Amino acid sequence: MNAKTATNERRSARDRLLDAADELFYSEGIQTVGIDRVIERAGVAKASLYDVFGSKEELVRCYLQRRHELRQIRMRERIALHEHPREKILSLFDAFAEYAANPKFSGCAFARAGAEAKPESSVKAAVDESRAWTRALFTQLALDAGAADPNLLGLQLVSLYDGASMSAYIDRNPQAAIVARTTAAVLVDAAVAR
Amino acid sequence: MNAKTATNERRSARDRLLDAADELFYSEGIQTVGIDRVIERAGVAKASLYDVFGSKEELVRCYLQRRHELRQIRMRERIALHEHPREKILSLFDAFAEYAANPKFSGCAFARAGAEAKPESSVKAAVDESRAWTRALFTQLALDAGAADPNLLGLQLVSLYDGASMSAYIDRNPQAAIVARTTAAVLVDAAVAR
DNA sequence: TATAAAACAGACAGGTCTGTCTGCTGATAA
DNA sequence: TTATCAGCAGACAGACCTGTCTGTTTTATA
Repeated sequence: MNAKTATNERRSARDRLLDAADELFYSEGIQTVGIDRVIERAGVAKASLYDVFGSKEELVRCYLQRRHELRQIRMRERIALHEHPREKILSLFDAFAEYAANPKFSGCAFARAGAEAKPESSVKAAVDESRAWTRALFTQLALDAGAADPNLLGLQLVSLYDGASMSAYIDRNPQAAIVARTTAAVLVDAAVAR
Repeated sequence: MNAKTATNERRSARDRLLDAADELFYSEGIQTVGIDRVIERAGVAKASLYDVFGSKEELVRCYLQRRHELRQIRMRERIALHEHPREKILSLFDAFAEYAANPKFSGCAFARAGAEAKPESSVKAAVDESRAWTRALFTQLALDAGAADPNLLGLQLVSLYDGASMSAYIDRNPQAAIVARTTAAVLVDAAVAR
């Protein structure tokens, strides 16, 4: 038997720190979770954290970057399942509804981080980058769908996404995501000249 | 001349504390602003703060409560200007667009506080109360407007409001509020059987 | 004017936070 | 075998936070 199986292999301090940061920062917020709790959950020495990341801010930035990359993959996979732009758009809301139904769902990591971050910080920059990517994706899909004003429809869809995310989290109302899907269909149909 | 004119009258410690809390908590967030900065801006002794409010949490709760009351007044005044439910609804989005154009606009105070607050705190309860009131208002207007499904339209309008608020703040995009107004019109018209 | 209430300044306690530092351990590779 | 290097434990510094306490001054009212 191999000494290191896939499941019990001891992963690098970096990976364990990112996993712990993801769980704690996402579920409880960045400001409220201290370094000590992250290293405790990761099972990593404090010195290792500062060797690898140099600061808490950089750890936060990397946590957001990894979330963003996973989100990009998730979204691209979803829209690849469909042929027509309208279906692609709605599939993103379906994916979101599934995601928001998870009991661990705690809203949009980027929206929450953006509300906590200082305007000039690298964390805020990471948030901006992710939001810009999402906005561009929706706008492109709106264009593909033949919307009369793709920029408008793109903004509308992003706002729907944001609003549903907030309601699902703060109001603990997972129905908000399903409502958003319904609303998206209305807006797409209204935006496409018929 | 009166020794105390309306402008230079020294207001109570309570009022000055609430003013300072409003400016600082709203613009910078609750967690990042310490008690010392609040009392410094208010020109009030720390002992006075704890005599009046007893804790930071209670100060935060009162700050949110006052915001909520002002918002209720603002919204009621707005919708009173119009006769038809459709116009009442859209006027709320007009008011929001004006509000979001203010350079000091920093998103929805309740959404931000809700993201920072712990689930069982009195602060979270204040947030929930305000959000429930807003949701009820939109749902009632949806009913008055003759929506086929007033609960659905109410949720849709609240989500629009939330989404626009988030985008206007995080993306520094005041246009989001105007987009929300346009979207609201589409949704109302789609929801009302014709 | 006398008295009570409100507000003042600011030191202090006790806790938490980020980040640094020292010295040790165990695995890998030359 | 020996050198290298990632990672370990945990004490420590220094800043900041909430909340308490003492004693003084101002203000309002009877």
